[in-house]
Amino acid sequence: MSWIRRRSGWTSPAEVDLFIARFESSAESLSQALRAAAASSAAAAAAETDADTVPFGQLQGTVVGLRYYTGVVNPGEMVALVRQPQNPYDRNAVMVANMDGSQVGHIKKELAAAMAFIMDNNLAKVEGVVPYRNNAFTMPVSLSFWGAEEDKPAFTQRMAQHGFKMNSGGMSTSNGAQGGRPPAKKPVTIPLSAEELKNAFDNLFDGLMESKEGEKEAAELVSTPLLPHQKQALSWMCACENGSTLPPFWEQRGALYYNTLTCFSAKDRPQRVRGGILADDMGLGKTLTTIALILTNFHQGKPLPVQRCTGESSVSYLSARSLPCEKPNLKTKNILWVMPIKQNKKCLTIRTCTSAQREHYTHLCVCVCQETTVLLEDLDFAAALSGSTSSTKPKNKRSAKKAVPEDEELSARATLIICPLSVLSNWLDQFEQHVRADVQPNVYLYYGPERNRSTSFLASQDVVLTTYNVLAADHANKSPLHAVSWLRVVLDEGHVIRNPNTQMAKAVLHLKAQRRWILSGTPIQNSVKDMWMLLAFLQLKPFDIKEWWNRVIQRPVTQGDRAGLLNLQTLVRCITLRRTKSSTVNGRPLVALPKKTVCVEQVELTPQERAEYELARLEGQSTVSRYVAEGSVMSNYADVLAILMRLRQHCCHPDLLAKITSDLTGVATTPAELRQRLVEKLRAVLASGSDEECSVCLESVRLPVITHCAHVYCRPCIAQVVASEREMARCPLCRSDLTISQLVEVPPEELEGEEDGARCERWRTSSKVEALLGNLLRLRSEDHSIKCLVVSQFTRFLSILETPLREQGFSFVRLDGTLSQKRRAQVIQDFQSSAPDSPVIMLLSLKAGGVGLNLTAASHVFLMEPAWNPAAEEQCIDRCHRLGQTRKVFVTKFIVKDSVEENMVKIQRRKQDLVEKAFGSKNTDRKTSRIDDIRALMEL
DNA sequence: ACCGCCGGGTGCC
DNA sequence: ACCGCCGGGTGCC
Repeated sequence: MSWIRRRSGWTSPAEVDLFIARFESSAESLSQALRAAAASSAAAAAAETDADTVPFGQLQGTVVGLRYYTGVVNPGEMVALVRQPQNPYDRNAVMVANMDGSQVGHIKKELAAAMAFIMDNNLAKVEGVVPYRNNAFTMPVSLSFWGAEEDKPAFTQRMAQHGFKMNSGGMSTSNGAQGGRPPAKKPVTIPLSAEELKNAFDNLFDGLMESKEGEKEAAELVSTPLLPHQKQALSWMCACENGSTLPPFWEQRGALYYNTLTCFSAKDRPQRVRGGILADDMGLGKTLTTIALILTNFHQGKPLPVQRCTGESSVSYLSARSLPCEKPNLKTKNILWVMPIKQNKKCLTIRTCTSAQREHYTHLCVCVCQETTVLLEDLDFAAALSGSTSSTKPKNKRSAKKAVPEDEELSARATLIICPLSVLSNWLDQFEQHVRADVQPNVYLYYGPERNRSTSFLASQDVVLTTYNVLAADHANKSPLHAVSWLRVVLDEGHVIRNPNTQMAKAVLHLKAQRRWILSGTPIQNSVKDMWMLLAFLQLKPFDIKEWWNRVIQRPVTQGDRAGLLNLQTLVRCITLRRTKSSTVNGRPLVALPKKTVCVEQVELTPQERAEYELARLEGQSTVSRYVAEGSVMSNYADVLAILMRLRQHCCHPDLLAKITSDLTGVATTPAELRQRLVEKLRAVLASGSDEECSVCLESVRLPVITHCAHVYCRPCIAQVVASEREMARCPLCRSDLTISQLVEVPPEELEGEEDGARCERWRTSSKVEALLGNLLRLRSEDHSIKCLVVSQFTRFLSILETPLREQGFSFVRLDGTLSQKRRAQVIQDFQSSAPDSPVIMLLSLKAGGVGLNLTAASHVFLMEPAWNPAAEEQCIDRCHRLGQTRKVFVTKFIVKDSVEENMVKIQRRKQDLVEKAFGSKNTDRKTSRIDDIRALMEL
């Protein structure tokens, strides 16, 4: 995996491509190769977090061979440096390329010889800026070197061997635009403090509403009236799709387009992405707005032509505004494709139809032509419709010329929506719910083994809906989804693909589309880094290439450069619309959500429970304090988690504790014992809900395995990491040594056996169970119609709760991660139903169902125990406290008094304040604070 | 490239 | 002439 630094033997396919490209002199593949090389080398070099990257110094070099290449460079422009180990004249060759990947020249050979070693061994990352141009044959280039502190001596020595000495002073972290001539004026700026940076970053997505456009009505196909903020979003989205404004930081200068950050200039107009990020808070109706967009903005503000499914002979136009005549009295066949018809856009309509549809168009056109005079002027339109190439009128030159380059663009009809599995059914429901009953856009669910893989079929749909996993799986193996030119691709919950190294991310980037949207309630989760994937998907030039992103935004921002942050803010502002529940439109709140009341209910343990708890606590305390004293907390993290887990389980119910309680503190004497202990740790970690996401693929872990440092991954994912590293594989999360043989998984039969074991036991209650029952019974006596969510991270706790609920005659459903998609949809539908015999309680696993899950039928939420991640709790609450909720929402958090749970709550709060989002802090700080957390938890 | 370098032509002044 | 000097050819890696 490329984020783990390679020290030797580094080869990438891109190098081979570069070689081929060079000698076939294919500009297209060169530029592709450069992209690949830039992306992969940047990824490799960025393996160390940017906080660890320090400037090594600067050097003035020479670019030679300019006259052999076409790449043009402006004064101050940034250039890319790419190794060319296959160059037949010099294995040390270093190519210089400008922003669109055109080769500019080579680094002069003496310097290249020094740089080749540095670059091949990843001792440093090199960046170039051309300060000025002197002649047609060579030009100067100012090279800056960056790398890990510990590599600096080796780097300096190596350069010195070749007779190069660094200028250490005054490395500009931002672009070279202002640093024109060699003695660049060094602007005196105070770097942002970590605190300022964190604040600025947290607020990055705030206030992006401002005065974005007006409002736009949805097409008539949309049956649900849009709220004002949704009309604004629709208006903004249509403007984004139809407009052709330049991307941020580009300006027109004469005949050229100039990028003010990189100083690159291009002859061709850089396309601003036709799309953006809709980052509205959860519950503001991103799905509805997107459906409205699909139906409303097929092309240039015309609605999507949609098949009517009525058998009536009367034809009502789906949008009268888009038609030249209001309501022609037509008698046609019962199925009719209605296309927006407008003189100057007629080509568009023709190109969008299949041959079967063309029949209908022809039919329509003939009817229209017979009955109205308006369209009679459109003879070439009519001719085109009927498939005739000749025309009674000479072809309009402009439209004829236009039709050719737009040909491919016009062939696109379908919108591809990619979402997490958990919201798939929501999309289908919403299409059903928000589209007029008498029309039926073709929405195809591309999912399951029977999915139709025909490209032409998919391309002819109005909407194709699929999941990230299906897309990634297909991508590996001639994907039909990648063969279609989509009109529009929508990534729902787009933040799930923040790691560009994943298969999902790669699959998403390879989709072909004219318009691209990201929907996300939380567009950035942790760091600026996450932004890149979004920009790459949106193809926001030039930041879709990682090198430019890293140089111009990411590194400057992480190193506290104010200009960098400002640029990032501008960038985000240009492509994002975000409103929160507390935003206002014209002074009024967007949506009036009912009040939410959160209260903590303290639970007292019975004397017997308390005695058992104290026993476990003292035992755990002695173990952990030993680790603290030894300084071995982190390497024994799994043990620590397991100890905490046992305490947390004590707080909920004694039967949650694993029955096999081999001494965690003892020393394993046999491999079998060691294995057994790791199995327990894995089970504990999985059950804790603390880290069920695999950090490699970012999906919920499948085939979970645990490393001895207690990090959980999918087995195939971590196997890939190990395989790609051959020697010295390291845990991607904590960089501990890692081998395949140390990975441990839960034997499947044990999972089964455990369930059975739990069920066989005679049921007993616990203080927490009683606390919950008390609340549920009280509520039922007050109001029969109240529905409740009962949330726990421990699915076994949910199982335990089933017994008393059944005894008390509550009708309930259960939603956890084990449900199939079909079953899950059924459960949600049952629970949401207002039928008198519908379930009143849902037992909900905290990690079941991602965001977007709609459980507004419930108005009371019981959180059975605190979670490590308060955001997970919030998300859970938001499943019922969201648009569509009519009752006041009450949230009850059960916390056992004088227990690890109380300590967890304290740490939760502190985490939220400090650790979670503080980036730019050193690893050691984070580690220290984690150890501090553990001490606090164990009351040490 | 208004350079540097190479190598062939040339050779008192 | 095993040099110096001249001037044309030439020029990325």
